[in-house]
Amino acid sequence: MAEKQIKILTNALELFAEEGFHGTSTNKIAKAAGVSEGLIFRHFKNKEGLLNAILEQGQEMGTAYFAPIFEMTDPKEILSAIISIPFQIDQAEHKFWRLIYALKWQQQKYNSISFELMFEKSTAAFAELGYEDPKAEGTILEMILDGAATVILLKDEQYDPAKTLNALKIKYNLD
Amino acid sequence: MAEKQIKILTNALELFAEEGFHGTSTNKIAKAAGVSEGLIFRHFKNKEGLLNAILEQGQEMGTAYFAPIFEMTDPKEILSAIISIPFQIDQAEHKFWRLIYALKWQQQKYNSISFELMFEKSTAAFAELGYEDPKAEGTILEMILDGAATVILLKDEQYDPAKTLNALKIKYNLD
DNA sequence: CATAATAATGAGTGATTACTCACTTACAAG
DNA sequence: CTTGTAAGTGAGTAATCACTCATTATTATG
Repeated sequence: MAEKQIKILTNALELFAEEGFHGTSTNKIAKAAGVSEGLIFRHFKNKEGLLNAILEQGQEMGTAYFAPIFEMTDPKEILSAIISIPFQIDQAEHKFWRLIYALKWQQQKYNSISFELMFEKSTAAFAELGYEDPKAEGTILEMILDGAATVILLKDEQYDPAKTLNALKIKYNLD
Repeated sequence: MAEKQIKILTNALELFAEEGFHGTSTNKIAKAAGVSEGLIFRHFKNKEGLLNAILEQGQEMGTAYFAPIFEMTDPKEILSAIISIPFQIDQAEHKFWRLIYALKWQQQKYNSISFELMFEKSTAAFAELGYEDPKAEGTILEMILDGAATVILLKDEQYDPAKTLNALKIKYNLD
């Protein structure tokens, strides 16, 4: 991939994540990337193509998170791994996840990245551990993870991630 | 308030919630409301003024949710009431809350509606009930509520609200 | 009915939008 | 050196954007 192509992707990700897809003009992206506006359309066909390229690039990252969990068999290990996911988001991935979470409020089309298989896995783990209503537990876990990601992505400074994760693990007897 | 003014507010809320602030043109709002485009600017000065009017109108609704909780003194009653909040969102309020939650990903400016006092209240309640790390518990509760609202607002059909709320109350010994 | 104030219109504004295209540059292979 | 291919430019385009304004319709009050 050409150097300037990467610059476009990087700057577009940052701007889309911070100011939204519709709130970011291709002109602004080109200027931020130090590139002619025409180049965006040469490489990505149109603005939506640029967004899709960003999403595809990030998809690999997403599966890297999930893949090891599907190999696991011990229910406690599974739940512990799932709960830890949002607390592992680091600086490099921050912008991408923020884009993902912002997008799902706007276009159902981008509600794609599938956490669903993971929640089926968690429901099975809850069942194996003898929880009374494993499906409801799965839903609650989904809520917690979604909420945790939101707090982490939007107000990083105002809480103590280690303590929070620890309290969560205690709540599920995973410590 | 004039009839057409209400039509503008209603339709703008719906469009902003579904397609985002920047994704919705004033022309589209005017057509949806069956009104001339100029009228929007006569009543609300500019597009941002229209958004603010929608937010102000909804703010009262928000305080209606929270006000009774601040009167409560029994910690279990407090936590039970806080946990129930997102499960009480009905059809009429759905669009408004969806707008609120979508907005906070786009403009930090609109991260305003203050849940903070409520989480201080919950932290105090956890402390009174003898929880080991009340602050971490407060953060977790914040995450759960945020995640619950997200699930309720975005994928209403795919879960059983009564069962989920019940499982949550059991988790906190509030049933 | 007269008058004033407000509600509402719709054509028009410059700026910005996503996108095109003719053109130039860089570079690798024969 | 030539030639083909991909990378990159930047001026240009029609459409759309938020917003204005002169004008007309409606309503309330004395």
